Amino acid sequence: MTPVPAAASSAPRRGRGRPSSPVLTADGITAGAVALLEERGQDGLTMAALARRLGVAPSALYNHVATKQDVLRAVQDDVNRGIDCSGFGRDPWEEALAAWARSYRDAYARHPALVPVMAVTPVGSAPHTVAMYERVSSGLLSAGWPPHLVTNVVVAVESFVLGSALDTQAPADIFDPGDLAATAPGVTTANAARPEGDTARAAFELGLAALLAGLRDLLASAS
Amino acid sequence: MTPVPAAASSAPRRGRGRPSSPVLTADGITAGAVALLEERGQDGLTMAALARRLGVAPSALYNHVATKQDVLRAVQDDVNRGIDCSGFGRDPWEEALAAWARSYRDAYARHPALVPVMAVTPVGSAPHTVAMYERVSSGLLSAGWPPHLVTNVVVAVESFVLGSALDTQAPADIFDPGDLAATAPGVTTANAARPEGDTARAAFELGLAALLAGLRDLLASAS
DNA sequence: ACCTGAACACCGTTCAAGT
DNA sequence: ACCTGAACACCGTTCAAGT
Repeated sequence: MTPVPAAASSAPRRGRGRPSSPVLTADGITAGAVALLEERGQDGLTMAALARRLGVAPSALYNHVATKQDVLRAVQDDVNRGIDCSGFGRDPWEEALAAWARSYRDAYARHPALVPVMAVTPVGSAPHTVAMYERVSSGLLSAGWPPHLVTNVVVAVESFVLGSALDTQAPADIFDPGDLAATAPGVTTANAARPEGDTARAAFELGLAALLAGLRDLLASAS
Repeated sequence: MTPVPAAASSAPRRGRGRPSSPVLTADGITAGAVALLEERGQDGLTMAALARRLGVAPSALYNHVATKQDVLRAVQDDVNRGIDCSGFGRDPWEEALAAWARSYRDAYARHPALVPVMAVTPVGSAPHTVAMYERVSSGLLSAGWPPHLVTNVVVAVESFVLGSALDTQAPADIFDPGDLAATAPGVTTANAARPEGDTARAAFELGLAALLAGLRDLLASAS
C-alpha cells in the first residue's frame, strides 16, 4: 500500500457540500480497512467504523466503492502484495514453493476474515494477486512441471495454506473431548503426546513437508 | 439428524403465553437450520428465517440456544455425523484416510459457511464430532503412527480438506487475469492447458495423492 | 418453562439535497 | 464530482408480560 495517513484530518469536516479537494481515495479506504482489520479483528471492519476512521459519513464511501465486498477485494490484493514469491525462478521449485506457502499462510493467519474471500474472488483486476500467480505459475512451468498440472498444483497448495491459516485461529483446547473423554481414548492419547508450543505451525510444517514430498514424486513420475 | 417435520404446524400459533406442549426442540432447531442452509445458502440462515420456518417468533429460539453460534455448532455436529470414517480400523490407513478426506470435503462443500466454524469450534460436547476424531485418531494409532504425530496428521489433512471445500465455491473463471492477461503469460498458459471438467475435484485429488504419498514416506522414516 | 411482541443497538446501502 | 444526513430494510439479542 502506498503510505496514507492512518486517520484523516482529526476533526470531522463540517461543510455540507462537495469538498474543495476529495477527502477519500481508493488507496486511503483500503489502508483504513487494513488498519481496522489489524487493530480490531475481523468483526471490526464495518462501513461505519471505516467511515469514522476516515472522518466521513458512511455514505461517502459509496462514491468510491460499490459494496463492502469491493473493500474486501482491495484489502485482499494488498495482503497478497506482501506474500513472498521471490524464490520462483531463482531457487529450486520445492524451496520456492515452501517459502511461498509459509509466507502465504502467515499473511492470512493475520487476516482470517479474508480466507473465504480469497477462495472465491476472481483474480481479474487485482494486480498484485495476478502478479503473484504469474510468478508462481511461470516458476513451476520453467521448473519442468507439465502445463496441464500447474494450476492444480497451485490450487492444492493454496487450499492447504488457507485451511492452515484458519487453523491458526483455533483455540488451544479445540481437541479436548471434555465430558466425552471416556468415549475418546485415542483422541486423549494423541493429545497427551502432542508436543506443546505452536501446534498449528507444527501441523502446517508436517503437512507442507508431506505435500512437497508427494509433489516431487509426482513430477518425477510425470516427466 | 432424527427426522423432524421440516416446517412446524402450518399456521403460526396465536396464543400469547406458554404453549401446553413445547413447540421447539434442540433437534428441531438444528434440522430447520440445516434445511435453511441447504435451500437458501449460507446467507439464508438468519434467526428470523429460522423462526419463521419453525412457526415461532425469533425470540422464542433463545429459550433453547444462547446464540446463533450455538445453532451453527449444532449444525456442524450434524454435518460431521454424515462424514464417512468407517475405513479406519478396517482398511489400510492410507485408504481410510483418503475415503475420510473425500467424504469430509464433500460434506463441507455443501456447507461452506461452516468451514470457518469447523476450524475454530472446540470439539467438546459435540458428540458426533468427537466420535469422528476418535475413529480417525485410534485408527492412525493402531496403524502404527507415533502418538506425538497423530494430531498433526489429522490437522494437516483437515486443513487441506477445508481449504479444498472452500475452493469448490470458486467461480470457473477465478484465474482469468482479464485485462492483465498480457502481464500474465504463465497463468494464461497454465489455464489453457488445464483440462475442463470438475477442476476443483482434480486439484483436490492431486493434492490428496501428494499428501498421502508424503505421509507414507514420513511414517516409514519415523518408525 | 416457554411463548409473544416491543424494543435496542446495530448492519450495509440508497438517495435527495448541498456546494 | 463528492460530500452530509435522513431513511430503509434488515440483523442478533434482550426482556417484560402472558399463560
